[in-house]
Amino acid sequence: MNIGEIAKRAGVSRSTVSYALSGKRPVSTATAQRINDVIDELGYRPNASARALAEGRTRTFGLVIPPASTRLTDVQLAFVASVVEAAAVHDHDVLLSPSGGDHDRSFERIVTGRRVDGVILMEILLQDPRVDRLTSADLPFVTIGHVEDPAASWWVDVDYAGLISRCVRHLADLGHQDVVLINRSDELVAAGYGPALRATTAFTTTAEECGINAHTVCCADEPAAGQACFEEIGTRWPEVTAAVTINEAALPGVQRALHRAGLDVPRDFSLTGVIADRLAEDFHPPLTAADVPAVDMARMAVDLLLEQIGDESATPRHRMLAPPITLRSSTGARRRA
Amino acid sequence: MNIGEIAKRAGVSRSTVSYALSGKRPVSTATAQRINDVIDELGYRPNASARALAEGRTRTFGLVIPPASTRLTDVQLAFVASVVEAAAVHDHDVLLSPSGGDHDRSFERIVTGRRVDGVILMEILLQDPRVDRLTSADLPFVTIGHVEDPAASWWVDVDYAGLISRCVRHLADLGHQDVVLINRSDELVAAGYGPALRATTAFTTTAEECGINAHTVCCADEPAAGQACFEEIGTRWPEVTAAVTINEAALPGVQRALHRAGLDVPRDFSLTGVIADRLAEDFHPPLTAADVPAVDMARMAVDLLLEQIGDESATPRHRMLAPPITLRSSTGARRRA
DNA sequence: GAGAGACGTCGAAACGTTTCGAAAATGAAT
DNA sequence: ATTCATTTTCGAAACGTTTCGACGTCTCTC
Repeated sequence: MNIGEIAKRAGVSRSTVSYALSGKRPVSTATAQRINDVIDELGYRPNASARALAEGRTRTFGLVIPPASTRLTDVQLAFVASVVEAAAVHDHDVLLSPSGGDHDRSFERIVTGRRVDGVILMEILLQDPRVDRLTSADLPFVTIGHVEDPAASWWVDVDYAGLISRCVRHLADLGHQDVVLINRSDELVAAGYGPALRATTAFTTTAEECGINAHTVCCADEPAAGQACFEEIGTRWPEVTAAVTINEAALPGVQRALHRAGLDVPRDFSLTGVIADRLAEDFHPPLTAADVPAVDMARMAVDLLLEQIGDESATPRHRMLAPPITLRSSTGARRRA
Repeated sequence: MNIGEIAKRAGVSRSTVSYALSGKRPVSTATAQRINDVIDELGYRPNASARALAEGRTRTFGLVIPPASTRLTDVQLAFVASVVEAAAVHDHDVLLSPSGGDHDRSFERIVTGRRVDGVILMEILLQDPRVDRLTSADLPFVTIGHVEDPAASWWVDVDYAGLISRCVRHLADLGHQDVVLINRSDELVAAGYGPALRATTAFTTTAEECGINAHTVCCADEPAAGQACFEEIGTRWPEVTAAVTINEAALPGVQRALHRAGLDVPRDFSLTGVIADRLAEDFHPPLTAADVPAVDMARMAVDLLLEQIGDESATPRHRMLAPPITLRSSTGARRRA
């Protein structure tokens, strides 16, 4: 059941079969027909490993996801699914590698064994060892989020700063005077997670520009933390009437805390931020939020990766996405004293 | 940077390097040392494609997930992550293939190109074309959930019937007289999705045994549907005081509907079912539920797959898991009229 | 000191493709 | 009929491993 078998039965050489299959050189219609008949009859498909060896490419991407221990958020999940789909459009497969900051086995196996043609890195830090590893291994990669020197590498990112800024202005326009940012975890911020840092900066700067008071709080990626966090906000800064968040995972807890405090959204309290659209829509009430365009990001990441693989000497390109803020019903004019 | 280069620098033949690496034949400690030094110096790692070609195995599993269009539930997501992790323990990688019932390109590419050593199939139907495809392709596979003839194939499953049965008894013990099963979608039931069918049967049978009234309703895998569904229950069977569900995705909507109807859980209404533990714990109040052991299932699936790959003529084995029901605070004695 | 048994190493073949250069077949033009 | 250009096909090399049989080279034993 290999190409030689097909060649024998069709009475041609192996190379002719190969050309008939790939179309890289013309083959007479008569022979092509004969070859195709045999192939259909035997259900032949070229062996992927042999092809990869000969071609020097695997038609496979590596997708580095956060380690299994950390629960994936809705955005992340949607992104993974979208990457697989986008890759499939180009007849590529996706190899998953859960990896934290240091090089674990799975990551090394993918990078070093020439198992993939390129890598998509999720959740990168401003200084990320995996980026260095990929660079030194000379393996094409695209990051989701950018590293310190934006011009030096290929990436797709969401303009967190711009979005958070617009969220703050939106709240200021509604008359809110005291707002809080519910950020992601302490650890991520400490590790230099870009979106968390940019969100913080944009948040405080914009609040200052608007002349309103800004507080910031970090919160682990889980509902329980969201609840604790929001309760803490209530006691520390009771004057706060609106929150902006980039921490999806904490939302159920925030909602619970709001409910427990007897606060109605948006009457007593406004809530907005950067949230996966499905989550924002399923919230009660639906959240006014910047919908993270996971599908678009995945498609762009795949496109950039293919471009880079096609021409390794190409100068790095990147895409910064600024999704619109969708007005739903979680923000309203300030009412609370 | 291939094995020949290492051999040359270490002054040995390629085969010796190979043996030093694999340990399949003894190599003198002196040469082994020399070879390892060269390898460390050059950072050499064998090319995965070449190795796969020579060995006839790829050290990769295929994981067939529901298509990207369908939103993955928490259980499914946890399972995917756990499979990747379990595979990594055995130095294997995981190739993702989103696939519906028919053979799409991605699935075919994986099956037929000998890209993987074996496949794990999620969300299978009682009669699933993909199972037939894998069987005819003679590729080892393990299904999550079983097909019509349980003895004929390798699988890992959760004893939905037993669990649902225990949920019903639990509710009956608490005095509930009228209960409802919130099943998964119509389409899945119609397509012959095992868990949904077994849950239905077990639910009605057990209710009968306990002498209580049972109703069943199908619900799409999304919060909005859950809400609509629960509202319908309220109008059609107002006497119902407890629900059992296997539809995680609908839960947020159910919760919203409960809240809107002014029903307190567990005072006015009891809620239980088969739910991912993280979701059950994050619910408000935490749900009494059978926690789907995603991590264990993933590990078992990988173990079974490896066993099968190791001995292709082995007789099919399977594991039926019956996780304990964790009593949290969403079920209580019947109070409502 | 010759034969046997370990042990360590080597060379060659195999895995199943792709691809390159060249050869053969075809057809048209002289 | 011969040449030339074009189309079609072929054979061989290459990709980077693993693995098998065989070939030294020791050491031990009688």
